[in-house]
Amino acid sequence: MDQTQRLKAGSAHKAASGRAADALVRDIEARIVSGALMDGATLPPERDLIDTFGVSRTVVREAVAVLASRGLVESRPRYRPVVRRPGFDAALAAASGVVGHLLADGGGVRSLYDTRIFIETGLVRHAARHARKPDIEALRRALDANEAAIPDSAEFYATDVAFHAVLYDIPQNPVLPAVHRAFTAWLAPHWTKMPRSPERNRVNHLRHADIERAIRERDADAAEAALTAHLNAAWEYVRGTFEGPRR
Amino acid sequence: MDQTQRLKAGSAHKAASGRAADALVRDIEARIVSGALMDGATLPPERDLIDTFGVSRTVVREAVAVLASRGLVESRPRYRPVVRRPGFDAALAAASGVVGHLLADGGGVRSLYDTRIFIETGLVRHAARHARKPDIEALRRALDANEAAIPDSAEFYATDVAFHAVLYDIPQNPVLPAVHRAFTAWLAPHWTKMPRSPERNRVNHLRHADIERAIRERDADAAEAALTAHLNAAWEYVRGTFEGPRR
DNA sequence: GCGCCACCTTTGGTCTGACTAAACTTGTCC
DNA sequence: GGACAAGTTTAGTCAGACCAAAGGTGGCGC
Repeated sequence: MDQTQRLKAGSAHKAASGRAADALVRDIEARIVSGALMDGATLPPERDLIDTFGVSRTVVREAVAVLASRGLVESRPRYRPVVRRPGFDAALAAASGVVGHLLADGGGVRSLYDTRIFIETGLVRHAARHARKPDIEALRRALDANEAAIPDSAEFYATDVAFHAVLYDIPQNPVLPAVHRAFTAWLAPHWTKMPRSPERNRVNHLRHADIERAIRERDADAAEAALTAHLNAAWEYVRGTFEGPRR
Repeated sequence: MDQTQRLKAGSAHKAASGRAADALVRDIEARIVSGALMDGATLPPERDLIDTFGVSRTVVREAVAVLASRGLVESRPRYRPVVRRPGFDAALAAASGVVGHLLADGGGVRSLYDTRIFIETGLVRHAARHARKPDIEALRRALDANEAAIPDSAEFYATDVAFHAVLYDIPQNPVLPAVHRAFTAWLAPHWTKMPRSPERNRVNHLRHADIERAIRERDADAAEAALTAHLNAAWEYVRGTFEGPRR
């Protein structure tokens, strides 16, 4: 029994948390996941939400702000918020604000980079044992694209990412590609600051080729060794992007 | 001393995104990570923030709501928000709202569970090769506690989680324990709905013992085999927690 | 003197109404 | 038919108000 009930059209709000905005968030959340608000559609105008849910504009705006910070809607400053159906990407995007701070010091970067090595180690082992023919072909294509891009460092970076992305796709688990995108997004600032050159690119391409060959030959240990050698070598370059100005 | 100087800070905010609340979020965020607002401290009252930052209450409330949804502050309905220094846990907590929806269907659970298997596979391999003596002792202690708890299913669950937690600790990467906590939090609803019995517990303990032995004997392949057998068997029980009412 | 309860103050949650500026829509003119 | 101008929405923000719950304070009874 609540004191001042929201007697309006609002359905099952108030009870849960005592905070109307939270209830609204849950309500809109539900409409998004249920498909009532479809991906890509714009949210109704704030004034409409006001009388749809029977709450004040304050509450509506608070709710929308929270939804935006959770990645369920995308809200550019003066435009209508756009609904984004949540995926594992949205989940990781929600985390990225905090991660940004953790990356402020080298320790955070190292932890994240180690995590990436850890995961990709598992990925190449998995690939060596379970990759099917189309996977290996995709890997081959990515490798060729990588080779072709050696002279162009910007292009090389893109094909580099794409090559690793193939590894994340092989297990056919939607969480993993999302993790990869999160990694690249988080580490990109360091990656782009890294010195690059066709020679470096050539070395990296050769490492990729080692990985591809080991996977093709179904040699999990060799694949793991090639991968760790590749990423550990790359770390030396990543480290330079924040240790220089710091030490 | 800066009632009138507020203009300067105001313009600094405005420049970034056009939205005052976003700027406020960044500002408070910075104060938290810099330590100006210490972990566990309460946020100043909203009215104080109003004239500290020279914005209206609307903006302040919106900012606090966003901070709360990001896990930087903890805000219970009628209490003062409490500052929480962000860690990798906070990052994953921020994601959990979205993850909740992804777990609504079995596919999401399966994806997450597969991810867990994938990671723990890597963990036991890592442990078999790199665990130091104290790690192995910790694993042993966790295993003993697990055995002692066989008669008590609730206690067994706790020791089960603790056993796996040791695996996540061994690489000494702060990201991994956070991931483990996230996994257990997300999968707990299913886990607790699972039928449990001393017989089941005994089987699980034996699997844990297999894992521990393989790690102690530095046999990565055996450790991986024991782990996958353990988790795949457990999956059959997890599946029952949502396939029953669904099919 | 000590603990408990009523009272007052503070503060979070919400609402109303208003204003501005940017986006969207419409209509007009060349 | 397309570019430009005026009108209409609407997000962003502010100010002021009210309520109810949390927290502190003093007096009362024991």
